[in-house]
Amino acid sequence: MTLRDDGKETRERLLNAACEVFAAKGYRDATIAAICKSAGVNVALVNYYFGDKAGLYVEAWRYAFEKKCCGQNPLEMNGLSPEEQLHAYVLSMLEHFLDEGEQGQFTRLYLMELANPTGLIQDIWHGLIEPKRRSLIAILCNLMGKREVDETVLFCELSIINQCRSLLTIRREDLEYLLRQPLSKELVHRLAEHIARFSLAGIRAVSKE
Amino acid sequence: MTLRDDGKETRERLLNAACEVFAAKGYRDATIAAICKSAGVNVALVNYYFGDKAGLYVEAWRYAFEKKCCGQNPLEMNGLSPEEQLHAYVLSMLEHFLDEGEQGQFTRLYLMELANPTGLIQDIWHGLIEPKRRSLIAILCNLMGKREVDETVLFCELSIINQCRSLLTIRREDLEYLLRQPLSKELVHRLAEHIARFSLAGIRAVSKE
Amino acid sequence: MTLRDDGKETRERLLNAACEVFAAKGYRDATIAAICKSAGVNVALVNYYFGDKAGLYVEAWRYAFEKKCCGQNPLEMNGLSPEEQLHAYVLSMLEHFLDEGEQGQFTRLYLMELANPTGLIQDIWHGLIEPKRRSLIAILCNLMGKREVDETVLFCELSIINQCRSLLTIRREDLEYLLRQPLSKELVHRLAEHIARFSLAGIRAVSKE
Amino acid sequence: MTLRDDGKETRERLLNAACEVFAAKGYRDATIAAICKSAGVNVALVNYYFGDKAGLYVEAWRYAFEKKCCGQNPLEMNGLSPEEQLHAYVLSMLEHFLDEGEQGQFTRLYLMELANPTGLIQDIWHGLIEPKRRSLIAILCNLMGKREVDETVLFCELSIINQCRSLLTIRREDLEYLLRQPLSKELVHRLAEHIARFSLAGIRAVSKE
DNA sequence: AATGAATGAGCCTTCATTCAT
DNA sequence: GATGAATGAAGGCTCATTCAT
Repeated sequence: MTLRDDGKETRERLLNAACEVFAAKGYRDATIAAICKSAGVNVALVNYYFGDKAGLYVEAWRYAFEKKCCGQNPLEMNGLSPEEQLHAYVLSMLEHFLDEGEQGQFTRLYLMELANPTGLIQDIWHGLIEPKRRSLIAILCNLMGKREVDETVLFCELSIINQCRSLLTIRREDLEYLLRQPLSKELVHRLAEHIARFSLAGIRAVSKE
Repeated sequence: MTLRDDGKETRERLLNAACEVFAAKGYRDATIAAICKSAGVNVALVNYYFGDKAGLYVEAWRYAFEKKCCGQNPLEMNGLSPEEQLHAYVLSMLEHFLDEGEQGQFTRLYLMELANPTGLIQDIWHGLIEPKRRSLIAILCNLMGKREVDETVLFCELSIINQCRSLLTIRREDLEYLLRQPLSKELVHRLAEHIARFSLAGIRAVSKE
Repeated sequence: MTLRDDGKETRERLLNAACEVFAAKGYRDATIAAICKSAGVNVALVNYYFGDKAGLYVEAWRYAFEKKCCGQNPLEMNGLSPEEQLHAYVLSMLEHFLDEGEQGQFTRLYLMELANPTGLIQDIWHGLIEPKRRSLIAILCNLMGKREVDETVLFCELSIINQCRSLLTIRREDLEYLLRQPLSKELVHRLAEHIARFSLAGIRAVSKE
Repeated sequence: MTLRDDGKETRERLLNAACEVFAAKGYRDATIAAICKSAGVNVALVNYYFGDKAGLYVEAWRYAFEKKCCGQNPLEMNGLSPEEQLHAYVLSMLEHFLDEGEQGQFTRLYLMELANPTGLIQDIWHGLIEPKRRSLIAILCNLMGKREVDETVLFCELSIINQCRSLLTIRREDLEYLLRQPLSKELVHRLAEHIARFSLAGIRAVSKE
């Protein structure tokens, strides 16, 4: 039972287990014991490698972020029309939804933090959110013909990310109940298309005036 | 020293305290001790009246639902145009946002469950959601000229309630950060108006086809 | 094994056990588990009755102070000459030394705090120390013919209490080694007399000038 | 990357760090991890070189004793009168008080053991105390005109070292509170002078009889 | 009906120690 | 000789739950 590798692997096993458990239960409900059991290591190793639970959480986040999120292609949008860009943006947000594997782990971690902010990952959070925000706002300004970001632009941004965010936050079964059909890749694509069209019209409506 | 009424009053004090504490902290973070202290009763009474914490939660929900939610006037919409109805609907959803009094207590309870579903109150939940849903769907069918509820209608429903729901779920400070201004009654009204106009255009766009 | 008395007794058992263990091991080395085992109660009762370890410590102090220290006759000095008062003062300080029973428990608690100040009992501490101090300083002023407390008086105070304090702090075996004889009631009395005479001469020497 | 000298140097680094940390925190509060970190070596080396924490403590003591204490000039007293010798003795004991440098390290180690005897260093302790004792007792016999060491001499010895010892053990802030002024080199000198005069008178008083 | 007392299980953290290389 | 990795055994605290009255 006693493994003595070079530690890199153990550390990573711990990080992986942490991502898994934190993503499944949230920060508070995840226990160090569960994480370590899942990783097959002694609880004291959390202190050894990360100091404490909070440290492990932060590192797990960074790990998940870098390994399971950043790698994603950063939304190739060159040459697309603003309308197409909006559509691509929405689609990319929703796509993680069905992902149950490695890829989706970060998403679940992210959503857990969204629902119950721990305040532990402010830095990573901003580093992650802001760029995405900026790109959406740019698209919006483009569509609305604005040079300055005013309240209307921010309202539209809210309308769009909220349509997406809620889909991510809602429990799968509840969503299926609301839509009266099982979740599928196709459904997600149709939803993305809907949101894009719906929002495009909305944007145009509120920007003329 | 010991109060001996028929227990109805004690039970109710407990329920009230439970609503309060659950609404403020959520299921997990609320402790039986805190609730009972707030109610001024003994911890053992939870077991006596409700079996356990989960039982208390369910009953508190039911209690809050019946006492602090149902009573609300069911949105007088007679004589309004469908467009006006949509606007009224959105506004009524957002208005709870700033409500800090008795009225808002149920809302906060509701939002807590939204953020961290316990899975304990499925029945009540549906009983609560369905009527509101139906009225929104009716408005949408009206606006879209549909007799049957198809996917498009449901998508629009989602778009609308999600725009509202996220506003309710998001942390106040995060919202203020996103909108670059402090939250105020006026801002909420402007937001409601925005969502109504934005959505109206969206609805029309996706329904023609 | 489950006792259900009215709680007063349990609480007191806990306090007694706490005095004992804290006195024997000091705050840090005393464990809640040991205290509770000695009291024959569950560890969670510490939280129930006193909040936490620190709370238990404070209460144990207060308890020991009131029950095992205050009761002592407050040094009847009426009618004694200043010289006799000094002697009585010293004797009363040293007398606790050999006391291994209830009486001495507080002394040991006191000395533990002296050696490793926890900072938890500032209030009790001052309430306890200050009166004793004042009475000694009064005697000194009397002996030295001073109306104001100046540095010389304070130095003399130090000289006296330090002669006593060290005797209390030193390990019994070390003291016996230094004095080349076993500790006995008689020895303590001779010591007290020595300190009184020694100090009296000292006081006079430094006050003339 | 790994230094491979004959181990002497590493061992010594460890000892030095141990002195430092033990002196600063006391036996119980000093952690092996802290010591090894300060020494820049691996925790396992404690076991390798010293068996365990207690072993390290003992060796650190011996090391500090030999290296940082014995070396001190053994109090040049030739040509001084007994009274001057007493004064010099007291002064030399108190002077370590403000010493914060290398020299003071052993003193602090010593005081820590004084406050919380571990019982681990009996031998060294005696070897350290005895010579100093003997010199003080010689001075006392001289002053008191005794050829034999009797109880009175030992009592006087106690009176003197206890006046000093307590000053060393007391917390700086407590001392400053008692004396109503901040600690300074001058104050320490005045204190030494006081103790010398005070004690001299005391000695004379108790030896005539 | 109601209470205060008491319990047990779980969680996070710390630390001296030991293993394998 | 030296290291990094790993362990086990506490310790303090919290909390839902239950007991006896």
